[in-house]
Order: sequence, then C-alpha cells, then structure tokens
Amino acid sequence: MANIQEVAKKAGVSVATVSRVFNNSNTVAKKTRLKVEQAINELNYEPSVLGRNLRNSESRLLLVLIPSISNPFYTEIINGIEDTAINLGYNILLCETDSNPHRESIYFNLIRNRLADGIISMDPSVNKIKLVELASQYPIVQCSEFDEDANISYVTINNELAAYHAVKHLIKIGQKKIALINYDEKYLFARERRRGYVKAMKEFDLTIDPDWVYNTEDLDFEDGKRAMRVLLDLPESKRPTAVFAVSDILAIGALKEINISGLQVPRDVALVGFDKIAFSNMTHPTLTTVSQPMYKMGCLSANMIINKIKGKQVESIILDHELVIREST
Amino acid sequence: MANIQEVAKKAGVSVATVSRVFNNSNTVAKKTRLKVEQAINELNYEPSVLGRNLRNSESRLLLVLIPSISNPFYTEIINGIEDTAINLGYNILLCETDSNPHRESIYFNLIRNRLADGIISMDPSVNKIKLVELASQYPIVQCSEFDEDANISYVTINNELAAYHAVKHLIKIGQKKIALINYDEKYLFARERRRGYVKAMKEFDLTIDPDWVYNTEDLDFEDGKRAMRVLLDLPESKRPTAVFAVSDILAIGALKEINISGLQVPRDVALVGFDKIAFSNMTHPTLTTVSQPMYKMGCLSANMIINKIKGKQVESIILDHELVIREST
DNA sequence: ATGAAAGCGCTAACAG
DNA sequence: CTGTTAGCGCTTTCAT
Repeated sequence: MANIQEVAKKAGVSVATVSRVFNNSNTVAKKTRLKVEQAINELNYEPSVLGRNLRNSESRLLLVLIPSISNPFYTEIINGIEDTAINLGYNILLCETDSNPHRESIYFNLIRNRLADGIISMDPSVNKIKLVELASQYPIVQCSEFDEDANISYVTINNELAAYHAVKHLIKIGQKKIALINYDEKYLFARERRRGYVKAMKEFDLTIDPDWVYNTEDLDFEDGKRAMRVLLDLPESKRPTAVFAVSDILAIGALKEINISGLQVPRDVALVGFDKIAFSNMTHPTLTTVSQPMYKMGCLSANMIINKIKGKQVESIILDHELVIREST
Repeated sequence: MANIQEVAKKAGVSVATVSRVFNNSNTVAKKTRLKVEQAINELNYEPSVLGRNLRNSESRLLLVLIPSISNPFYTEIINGIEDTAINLGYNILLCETDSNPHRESIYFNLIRNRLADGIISMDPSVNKIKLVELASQYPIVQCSEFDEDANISYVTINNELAAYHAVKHLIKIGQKKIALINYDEKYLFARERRRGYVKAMKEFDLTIDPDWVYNTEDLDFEDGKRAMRVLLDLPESKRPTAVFAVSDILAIGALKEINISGLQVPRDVALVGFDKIAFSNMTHPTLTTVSQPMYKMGCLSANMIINKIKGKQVESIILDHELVIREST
C-alpha cells in the first residue's frame, strides 16, 4: 500500500501538499490539487491513521465499557453511541468487562496507552476508585449507571421516579400485594428503584411485607426464576399477586417460573419489567415494562465524551422514561 | 503522561534500554533493569501503543464484522473471539454493518488505514466482491457464514447435516407434515439448511408440500410470526404439525403466533429452532434447537486470523453441531 | 501556493 | 550489556 511519499513523488509535489489535499486545506492551487488527486487515485492511497494519530496524539477511538455484551439492554445504547461516533469521525472499541477487575484494568490501560481518546462507562460494577482516578487525567463519561459523588458527568434517567410509576400502575389496576424483585443494592440504580417502589406503596397506604422484597445476585434469567420461586412458596396469605422486577430479564425469568407453576399472567400474578428489551415483546404474554430512551442515551453519551475530549465543558443529563403497558398487567 | 524519554532521563539510561526493559529483552543487567523499573513506577509510565504501532506497522486491533449487535447468536462467538484475542495481545473493534454497504465500506477502510491488522467477517450480507478484493491484500477470515468460492479461510459448521438432524428428529417423534421457515436463500446457510430439510424428508419418503416452505426477508421475531401465520392459515388438510425454523428468533416468533392462535406447543405444533441462543431456554415451552459451538467458533476464528496476520498458513475448519432436545418437541 | 524539515513515541539495527 | 541513531507516516510550522 502506497504511503504519502510515493504519492508526493508521483504527483511531483511535496508530502506537505499531499497532506494538505487530504485535509482539505484551501491553500492548494486547483491545478496542484488535481495532480495530487490523480496520483492518489492511481496509487489507491489511503492515509495511515497510525501516522496521523501519533502526530496528533489522538486515536479517534472511544472505549465503551459494558459488563456483558449479551445483555440486550446495552445493544440499543451502543447503536446510538456508534451512529453518533461514526458521524463525528470516531470509532468505538467495545469492551466487555464481565465485571472482572483484571479485564477492567486491561481496558483502562488502553486509554493510558493512548489507544483510546475517551471512555464511556456503562459498567455498574466498575471500580469507582480507579474510575475517579482515571477521570482526573482522561475524558470519561458515565451512561445509565453512575457514581453519585464521583463528579464525572453522566447520562441517565430518574430511576426512582420510573420505579414509582411502574408500581403506581400496578396499584391503579387494583393490586395490593406487590413484590419487588430487585438487584443487589450495592448498585445505585437498585437502591433508587427500591425507593420508588417504597414511595408508591406508602403513598397508597399499602404495607410492605419484608418477604416481598427479594434481591438477586445477578441480573440473569435464572435469578428471576429463583426469586419468583421464593415468592410463590410464601404461605397463601402472604403470596404476592403482582411483581415489579427491576429488569426485563428478571421479569422473564419470573414469568417462566409462574408458568411452570401452572399459574397465569396476569390473571394470577401481574408482572412489570424494566428496560423494554426486544425480548420483552416476544414473551407470551408480552411484558409491561419501563422504557428508557436507550438509543438517545447512547447518542448523548457519545456527544458528551467527544465534547469532553475536545476540551469543552459538559453537563450531566437526566432523560425521561416511559411506562409501556402490555399484556402482563 | 510521561514518555519514554523522560523515563530514560530519570533512570540515567538511553531510551533503547527503557524499551528493552519493557519488552522483556534479557540483555539488560539486573541493576539497570531495577533502576529503569523504579523510574517507570515513579513516573507512572505506560508506553504509547501509537508509537509502537507506527514503528512496527501493526495496530494489534482486529475488526469483527457483524450485521447486528442485537442478534444474540453473535454474542457467544464474540466472547470467544475476545477472550482469545486478549490472550494473544490483540483487541477487537466490533463493527456493526447493519447490512449497510456504506457502513461496511467505512469499516473496510479501517484496515486500509492500518488501524486494524485483520478482519473476522461474520456478515452474511457482506459485499463478496469487495471482500475478496480486500482479502488479496489483507488478512481476512470468515466465521459462520462464508463464500464458497472466495478462497478465504473460514470456521463454520455443516449446515446441511445440522438441518438434516433437526428434521430427522421431528420425523422420529412421528411428525409427517413438517414445514420449514427459512431465511432468504441468497444466503448460503439458508440454501444448505433447506437441502438438509429436503434430504431428511426424502429419506423417509415424506412429500413436501410447496406451501410448507416459507422464506423470510429478515431474521427477526416479526418474520417468524408472519411465517407461522401463513402456515397456520393453510387449509386444515395441509396445515403442518411441525416446524423447523432456521433460527431461534424465527422459532420464537412462530411460537408466539402459535400461542396467539390458542394452539399449544408441542401438542398441536412441534417446533425446532437453530442456534441455541440464551433466550431459547427462556420461552415456555423451552425450545428444541441445534447448538453450534459458538464460543469455540470464536476462539478458532481469532486464532486463525492472528496466525494469518503472522504470515502462517491456515486451514478452514468445520465444527460439529449438536441437537438439543427440549420441551418444544 | 508550495516545500523543507522537525518531530510525535517507539523499536531495532548497529556499534562499541 | 548499553548507547546512538534511523525511521515508521503523518501534520504543521516556518520560509520562500
């Protein structure tokens, strides 16, 4: 593959001029430009990003940290990030941490090694201390999950309010015994969503049986199943007739367990999920769920990180959610 | 952030020695090495990949082309690719083409620009002509989908045999009226899977009603639903009692449509999918499906492309599949 | 409007 | 065992 020198030689100009042509500098005479363009075409020349990057000490690569690529919640966000990034001349390096600190540190080093210009972190189990430390030297934004006191700008939704709306919907359709399948409360969004649940229950004078709140270890299908099993095994008088799960996958696990028990949704148990992943519409019955504007979140995070890279001031953003009522309630 | 010069100065050695320490050259005296290591630690130095890459004209980045990140079929493969790549000192650039030629060409340019050292293509709708052209200049391997006469090495399974096994299983459990929900036959795997279907039917002297073969436009849930609707709307005498769908998502769509019609799986219609995506185990009933060794496919593709980058000779690989019998049959 | 040349950070060949 | 130096491919000042 030809390099800039060969193009320059072929066109009978200096490498500087070739560079100027490629960077649309308007200080190149039309005639010269034509000559150069012809040489570029003949040699099928493409500039090496490596050379340019080294010179400009930028890579135009963005690191996107997610816990797991198989979690469909992230796919729409990533679409948004990718579309925006490409438009602005950046590419993304998708990094799956598996919530594994070793992997995380490999990825963190990528920015130290200047292979990436900035990080969009969506990993709730990220090492906050390291993240904050890194953020003091490199451009970082958080998407969806964030650290309250980290002083790193973020894009997210109001989780407490969203959970409140979901539970209020269950109450409005006549439910009183409402359980919460929540994630480990070491995560901020889990704490916030519980607050929303409690708030709605309190507002309508419904008492919460402590057995109705189940915290899962992971966000997997199996965790949802297990949680629902525990809830269904409660004595008749205490058994909940509605469930709010803080993620669609948990809700789908719960749905499965309800079906296995020969019960029906929503007749015997009403069910609300969270995230509006594609599969929430494929179950039978389809899942009522809280929709986050995932694509938009992605676009905004990408914009935010690129602005930060360019040294602009950025502000955190809290977006609106939406309750999508479907067959499960 | 410190660079190699500052470390050299601080340690009182030349940059070459610092480089040697970092690359574990064993021609460095213990005492010198210690001095350098101390300087590295004090300055918190990390070498710039950019400089190294430019010098070695390699980026240690791998391009992975997939049509859509939201298709769970690819997630396990990507896990395999990523684990292997990281182990061998490479990172991956996940590229979603959306089957969009414009995006594809952006990604193809990444390798022309030397931002990537090789490509793993998993996109069935890739522009074959461009791919072949590129493969003559750069390291490329294909995973899962491949071009028969492209002479680009690949990792895949025997699709015809896998489909044959799936249909044979349906026949063995007494099914005779077996429909095929297939993808557009411009794709090789779709043609191969139909051949397997036909072969099994022929072997057991079952005639195939032309109305039983439905080719979808896309591989989405909605396509599966639509296909199943058409099949269910056939006159009573022709209506199939079993369906083989060439992808789990299509099968899940079919399942949904069957449920909507008030019919039951497997009592009224038996159902087999393909891919063993995570969600195939979350439906009610769970889906019988053909399992591809996706993780392994990923590992092997990564190994293959890295070997190719290093100039080694590589051989295409055909892996075994497995029929996973669950509740839907 | 164009060219010469420095330099981004690193590695490797060569010399000592 | 260590230092000197050229150069990877590009952009960008500074001259002209």
